[in-house]
Amino acid sequence: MEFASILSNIQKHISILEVEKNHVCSLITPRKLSKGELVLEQGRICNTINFVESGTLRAFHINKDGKESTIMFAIMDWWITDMYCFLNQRPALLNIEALEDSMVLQLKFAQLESLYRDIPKFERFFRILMQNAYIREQLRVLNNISLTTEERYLEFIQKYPQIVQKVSQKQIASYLGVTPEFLSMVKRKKSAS
Amino acid sequence: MEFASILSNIQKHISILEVEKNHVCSLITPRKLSKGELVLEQGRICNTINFVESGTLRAFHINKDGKESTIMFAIMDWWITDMYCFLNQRPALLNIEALEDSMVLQLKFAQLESLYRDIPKFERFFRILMQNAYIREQLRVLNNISLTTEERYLEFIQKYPQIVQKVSQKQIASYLGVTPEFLSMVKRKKSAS
DNA sequence: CGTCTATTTGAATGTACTCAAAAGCGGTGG
DNA sequence: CCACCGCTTTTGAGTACATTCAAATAGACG
Repeated sequence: MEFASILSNIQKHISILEVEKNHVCSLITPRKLSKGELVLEQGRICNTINFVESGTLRAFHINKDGKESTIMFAIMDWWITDMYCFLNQRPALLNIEALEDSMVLQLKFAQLESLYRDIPKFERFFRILMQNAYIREQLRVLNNISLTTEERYLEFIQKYPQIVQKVSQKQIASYLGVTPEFLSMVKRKKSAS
Repeated sequence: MEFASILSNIQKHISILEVEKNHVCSLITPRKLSKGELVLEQGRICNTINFVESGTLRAFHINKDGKESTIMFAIMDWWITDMYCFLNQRPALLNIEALEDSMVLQLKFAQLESLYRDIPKFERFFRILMQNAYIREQLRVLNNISLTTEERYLEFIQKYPQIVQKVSQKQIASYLGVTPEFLSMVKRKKSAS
């Protein structure tokens, strides 16, 4: 079946009929991304929510001094967008780039709304998705304000081993909120101990 | 009407019939809290999600060294719980305390599930609630990893002026992830400049 | 009034950043 | 296949940010 990956993701939380599968698939636009390509660029309207069929993506913000902060990584079977700007159809705060050749399945805002209207149980699906995302971010906040850099680094590589393989040290540093130089030093001290 | 505050909160996002209002109200348990009282204690199963009718609450974690980290504050018209432990019915990571005499309206986990089953549009309501919570936490992560302590403090007092009035400096420091001594110094420097 | 906690202040220490330079690594073109 | 380029990673010195500990002051509350 076409778009089997996203249907299987959906069926982790709700059960859907054959006719509903077809309906969902009819709304999806697949998009191939080359390494380094941006799906979303800071300042542009965020039109789509993206399901990662294959590859690796990174969402990050660049501040006025040019400093990058990584908000999230997404690999196979994850959803990624600039949620605030997607839902409010505002200029994006985030860039989203492909870290390697990737394939995403896109839903436009209006299509998601029509999906809620036509198949109400998708409210449930996205409720669960948002719930998990909230819990994840809240735990990350707790880590940020209560753990040392070394502890946060260790937790990151233990929690997301598949991501660690795909991204640079520099990007992990910008996810943890430290400089690459400092992360390098933390790792040296750790291996010395 | 009884529980008018929570009905009005719900009607910010979905419209509900009179009969549905009655149904919701029948599921609610109001609970009066005295200043200092805990609604939830770390290690106990988190049974309820709490809507704040009046007063101020704080959710915080205490680590093995006894250090407190504040996850969130909640005032009138906010929802608060340890979401992960509530949804999974696990021992709580968080304490939730009343910072002043407060009144909360509680929903038990099984009651929320029955609500989803009986009135599916509550899936939509909580989808929107979770969505907003996710966006808020993600923005807080971005602030944590990209801004200075002074910038985060200024943003906090500007974003949540009603909360600032109710909570101590020490609690704000534990929300920002710095020591009270350091926050005090930041404020002094700021007023000097 | 006295007690308890929060807040402020300061000194000493540790954590993290900046800047600069060297070393490592991957990709590209000749 | 090798040489070169650009970027990442490492290393180090100097500086700034943040913590710890201790003590003084100020506020809140019974």
